[in-house]
Amino acid sequence: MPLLTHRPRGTVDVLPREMHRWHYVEAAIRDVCARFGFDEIRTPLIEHAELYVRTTGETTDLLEKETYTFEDRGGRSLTLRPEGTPGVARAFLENGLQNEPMPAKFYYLGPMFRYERPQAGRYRQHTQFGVEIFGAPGPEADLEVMLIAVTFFRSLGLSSLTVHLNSIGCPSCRPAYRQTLIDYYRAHRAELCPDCRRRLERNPLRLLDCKEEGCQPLKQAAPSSIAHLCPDCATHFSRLRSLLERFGLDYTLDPTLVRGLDYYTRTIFEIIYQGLGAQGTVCGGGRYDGLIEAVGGPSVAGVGYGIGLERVLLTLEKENIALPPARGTEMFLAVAGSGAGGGDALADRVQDLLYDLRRAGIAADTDVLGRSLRQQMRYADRRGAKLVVVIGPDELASGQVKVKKMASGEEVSTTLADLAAVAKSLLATTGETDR
RNA sequence: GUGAAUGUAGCUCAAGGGUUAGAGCGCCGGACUGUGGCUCCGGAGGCUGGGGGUUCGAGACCCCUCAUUCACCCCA
Repeated sequence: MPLLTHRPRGTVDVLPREMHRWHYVEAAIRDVCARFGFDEIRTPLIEHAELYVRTTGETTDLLEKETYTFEDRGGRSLTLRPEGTPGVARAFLENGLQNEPMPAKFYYLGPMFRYERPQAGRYRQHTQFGVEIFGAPGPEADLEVMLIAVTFFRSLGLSSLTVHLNSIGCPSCRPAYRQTLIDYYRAHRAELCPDCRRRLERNPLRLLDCKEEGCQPLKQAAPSSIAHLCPDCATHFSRLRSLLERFGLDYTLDPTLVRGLDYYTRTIFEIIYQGLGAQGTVCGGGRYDGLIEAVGGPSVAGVGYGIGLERVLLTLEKENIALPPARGTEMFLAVAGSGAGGGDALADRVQDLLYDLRRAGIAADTDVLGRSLRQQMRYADRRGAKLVVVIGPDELASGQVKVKKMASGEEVSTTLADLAAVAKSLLATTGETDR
């Protein structure tokens, strides 16, 4: 449909009236990251397609069918970033950040692009908040990453989230486990769903999160990766678990939890909200100790997560969590008698006053359409103005004005000279929830 | 990529195959140019998602297409 007036599939317009929700969540992110010692990093929305092939993995669904990849005018194959981690890893190496004090702790915030069928909580352009720690191989880093996510959710008032945890081992123990899994499933090949039969050779770990009814009994009895960890991985995992318990961080051990990206090692986790329907994963992450090497760098450990902000906003809605309202108009200057005796002198004076208020730090506005006082009051009300002051020939002459508190209708007398100061003190005492 | 449901005004929805497609809310204006919320009155706003077909006649029925929503797959 060649409609000029339609946005591309799977994208959203964030309208002015809902923007304060985004700003609030973004402020919460910056605050929690500062407290945990993470610095923001901004990487391009486009990267060389090869970067994702080398990191995310060529045989993952994400790369096989979900990326926006195109050739630019110079013949380069570029990909619109489908996730944040590879770009951060690339920037880390390219800028020599491994020479700065370790560990390196970053966060990022911005749009990701995946060509998928949109549905509840799933978009072709969505916004992710992610963190990465490079150069910290111990389980304390895993803890820190999980803790910052949970702290972020709690700061928004979200508590009904469940943390799912698993460990999928490392290059020294995973191949053997993988083979054990293949052997197990091969013996039951006939009972598997067609999807699983296809995935068996290619990516056997994926069979563990099959949702097909018939595969459930097999899945329950399947050998778990946790039982096949090498000593190092097992120690890492048990230490992490005791740390989590020490912090009272509830989690569910989920041996069927696997991730769709190739670079994960050892710890993987998801944070899930039940009320979102099928797309309930609000945060997904884990450890990726081989990632930096995959990009061509030295061996540097990594751990992090991505949080889908659209899903977080959706969760806040479902949980009926009220966010502070937008700042809005704080003081509206209504012009009286402009048609009659006012003239340019009045208009000029109103403009002066308006700019004075704005310079004083007050969100002030006035009427520029020459409307009746009644219309101006109505407009101020609709715009949510907290205070209104009427300025006309009388006020100019006497220097006396009345500031009206819109929520209560109460009026406070003052002088034109003190207007900004009085407005400020009134705003300070006017509760946010008055309206 | 697969399956299902739904597309009518900015939003939520009416209109049993039959005049000029309506209502509520919202928007703009008037009653009301020195005070908002209430009330009354008026106005703007529609290629009924798009294309084809059936019919004397289609918003409605059929086909295609596009979009939205939900689910699968996968993920945040």
